[in-house]
Amino acid sequence: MKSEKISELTTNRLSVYLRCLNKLAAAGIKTVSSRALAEQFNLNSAQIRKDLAYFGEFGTRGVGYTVNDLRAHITNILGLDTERRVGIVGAGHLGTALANYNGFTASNFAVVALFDNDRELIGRTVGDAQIKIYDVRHVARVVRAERIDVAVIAVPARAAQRVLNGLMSAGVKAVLNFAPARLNKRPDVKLKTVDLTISLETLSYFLARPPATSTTNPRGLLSFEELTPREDENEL
Amino acid sequence: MKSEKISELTTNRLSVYLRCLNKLAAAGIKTVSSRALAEQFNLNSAQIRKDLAYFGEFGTRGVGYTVNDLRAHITNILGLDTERRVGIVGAGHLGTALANYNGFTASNFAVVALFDNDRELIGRTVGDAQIKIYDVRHVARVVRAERIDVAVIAVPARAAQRVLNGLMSAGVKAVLNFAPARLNKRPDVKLKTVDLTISLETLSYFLARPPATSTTNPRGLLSFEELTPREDENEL
DNA sequence: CTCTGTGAAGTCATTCACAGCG
DNA sequence: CGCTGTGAATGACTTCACAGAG
Repeated sequence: MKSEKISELTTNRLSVYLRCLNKLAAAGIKTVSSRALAEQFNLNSAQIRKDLAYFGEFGTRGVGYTVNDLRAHITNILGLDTERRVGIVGAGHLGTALANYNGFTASNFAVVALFDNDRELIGRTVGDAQIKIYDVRHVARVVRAERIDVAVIAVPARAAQRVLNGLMSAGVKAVLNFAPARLNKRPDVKLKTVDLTISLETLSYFLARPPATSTTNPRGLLSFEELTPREDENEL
Repeated sequence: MKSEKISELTTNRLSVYLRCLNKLAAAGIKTVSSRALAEQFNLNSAQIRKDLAYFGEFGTRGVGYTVNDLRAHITNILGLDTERRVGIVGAGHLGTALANYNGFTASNFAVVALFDNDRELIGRTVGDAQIKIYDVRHVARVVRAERIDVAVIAVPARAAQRVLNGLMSAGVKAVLNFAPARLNKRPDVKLKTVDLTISLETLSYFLARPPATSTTNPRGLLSFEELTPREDENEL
């Protein structure tokens, strides 16, 4: 184990590894080698070993890794053994959809508040969990009262910087931004932006300039591959 | 201009450049150098020039780029001058939120259909645009009838591979996947996955292991930076 | 002189390949 | 033996730095 700084690519992969290990555990598998893991989930075994080695020596030479131990280690590395409390700013279509999203729970996140500036929405609740919508002007107070760790920005691009500033002032250190905007942040704050515009436009690029079509199947008929996706090893 | 293959990082940035140019155009600016563009939007000027050079020589030495010309070129490169027709599979919270999302229109995308397997939902319509929800079993037919180019997967992870297979059989070549799953695809299909689980868990990692705290502001008080975000150059 | 377009240098990430532990 | 953990090799992406166009 070394004490270099860890690339976000590595932490992203740790999240993937954890998902894979959860599937293995659910299937009753007790032990796995980096090679087996790599083959089953289309990963690179050297990379798995390298990623893990940043944090410790979790394997047994000649054997591999104990599934449950490794799960526990990665869960701990990613901080998923502590519950995170989430506030969502923007109670529009996207914000409320996220408030109802179950994926949060699996990773030990709990959505505890929404915020909006629309008088009509403030005071209402969202979803079965009855999550309350607060006035966005009261972020600081609610962040404190509800002990919010993580914020989600689901407002129009033009309001995103203002909202981020408010969240940073309130002491929020981790923010997931869905607004298609490049935001300025303090260096002690972690900001991840999910930019749908960029994703869509990149897809469009691909449609406009399809890569050199393989000569083996010029008509675009269904390939073998499509008909036989490798089992449900894909259902992570 | 060379004919190498273009990295997705480059196409992502082209989308960003286009957004920046749109702002400049809206502000009435006619001409811009790579340096001016870089400084204004926190980019690297050499990278801008390199990215553009893959596709042609759009600038004038000693002057820079004509904003409107460059906009037109990038719009063309990204294929945004052709309308793309989008089908969304999964008419749950996320699917309907996306159907109502305005960001599509700006990039010349039109959502023309939703799909679900829930009897209760099939036949209903969503949003002001009255987009119809079809039976997911009829994807192939509807893709043909509605000339759908791009699909969005907004179903639970366990159903995502099945849905992708159906879409590929139906001839869809570009797919945006929101299910937290690693999917197998044919090489002639472009798949972009937006994995919220990975994003959240990476944020959690950051909270669990905050990077070496700068000694200048140990108490985490507000920094100058936070109080003075650089104008609305951020509102892309 | 300014700014583009681009080889060359530099940085960062992935993959190889093997010493050495169990 | 088989497999981990890891230096060394390769590859990918970014930034530098400058020749040459305007």
